[in-house]
Amino acid sequence: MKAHVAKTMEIPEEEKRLENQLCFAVYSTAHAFTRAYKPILDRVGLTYPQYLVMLALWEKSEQPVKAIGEQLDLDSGTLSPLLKRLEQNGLIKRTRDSRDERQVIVSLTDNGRAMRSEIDTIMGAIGQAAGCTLEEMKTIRGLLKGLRSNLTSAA
Amino acid sequence: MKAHVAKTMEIPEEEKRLENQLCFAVYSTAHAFTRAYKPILDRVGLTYPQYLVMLALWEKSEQPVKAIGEQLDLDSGTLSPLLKRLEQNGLIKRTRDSRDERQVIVSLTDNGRAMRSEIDTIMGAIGQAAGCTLEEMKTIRGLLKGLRSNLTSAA
DNA sequence: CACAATTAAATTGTCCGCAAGTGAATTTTG
DNA sequence: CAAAATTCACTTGCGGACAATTTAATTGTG
Repeated sequence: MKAHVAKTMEIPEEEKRLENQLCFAVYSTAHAFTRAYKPILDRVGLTYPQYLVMLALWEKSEQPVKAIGEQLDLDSGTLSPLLKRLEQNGLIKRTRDSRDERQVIVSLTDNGRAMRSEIDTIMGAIGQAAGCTLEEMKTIRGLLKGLRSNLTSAA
Repeated sequence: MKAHVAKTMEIPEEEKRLENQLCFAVYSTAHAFTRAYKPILDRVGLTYPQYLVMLALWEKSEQPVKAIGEQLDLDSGTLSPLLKRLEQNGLIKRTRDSRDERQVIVSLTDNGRAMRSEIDTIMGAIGQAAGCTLEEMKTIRGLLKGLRSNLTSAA
């Protein structure tokens, strides 16, 4: 007689196809976003991840690397070289915190601050491309946030 | 009097925050998936993009590079080195098509074919981690597919 | 048939993303 | 207070992504 083993729910064959993977839907949509942003961001000289960092800094113009990493869920191995590029392009400044010399404070330069005026153009264009209402966007965003938090806490 | 210019809908300030960007929700969920897959895929020696290629090959075990690229929406610049690694690991074989010498046909080796038996374990674990029903997954998948197709056709 | 245009894959160069390790500064503890 | 543990950022190394270029093969057209 069968013991009380964990029910390994049989996965229907159709659900195993690449096209039906939720992970792939997320993966390929992320790439589609990056490509959609490319021509717009090229004009202001930002890559997509750099744009995300700028969004964080436009909200709070002076933050340690760590704080930026927490918002974007990226580590310093990714951020250090990226921030160096933003600095070389004159958009940010990096200074050691005198109260805690371990920390590097990232802050906007005037150029970096000025670039915020592009935000309406950029978001407008992407909104057009995405072709969905604010309401719809909010729905998907909510579902993804739940999914993300499940995936993260599972680890 | 105002002319009939395209209505540039004012974007509410709150919608400009990093945390409220749909693109960021997709971006960070994609990373969360990769991280969730990592410990599972490590055991079978695959990276996440390599796993996606294997999914495509488990559906159709012999395909030109081009066809794989179309399914994954990746170009040869990404696939060529990735496929070389899969070949070195003994999971696939690459052979020039004799009917069209430009094409390289990718096919599964016995080892590659055998690895398909891991699919239930892998998908089961991820299903657990994602923590949502097949129904929910189907909903998000559908929404993302629509979004992706909008973003792509806008280019 | 010949030559131009197209197609497939690979390569090169740049930028992420992340694991692992380093070094310096700070905090915790015995 | 001194040694140990922790924290922060940087670096290195590897594997994607992708634009742009290269090479070879095929197709289309005059």
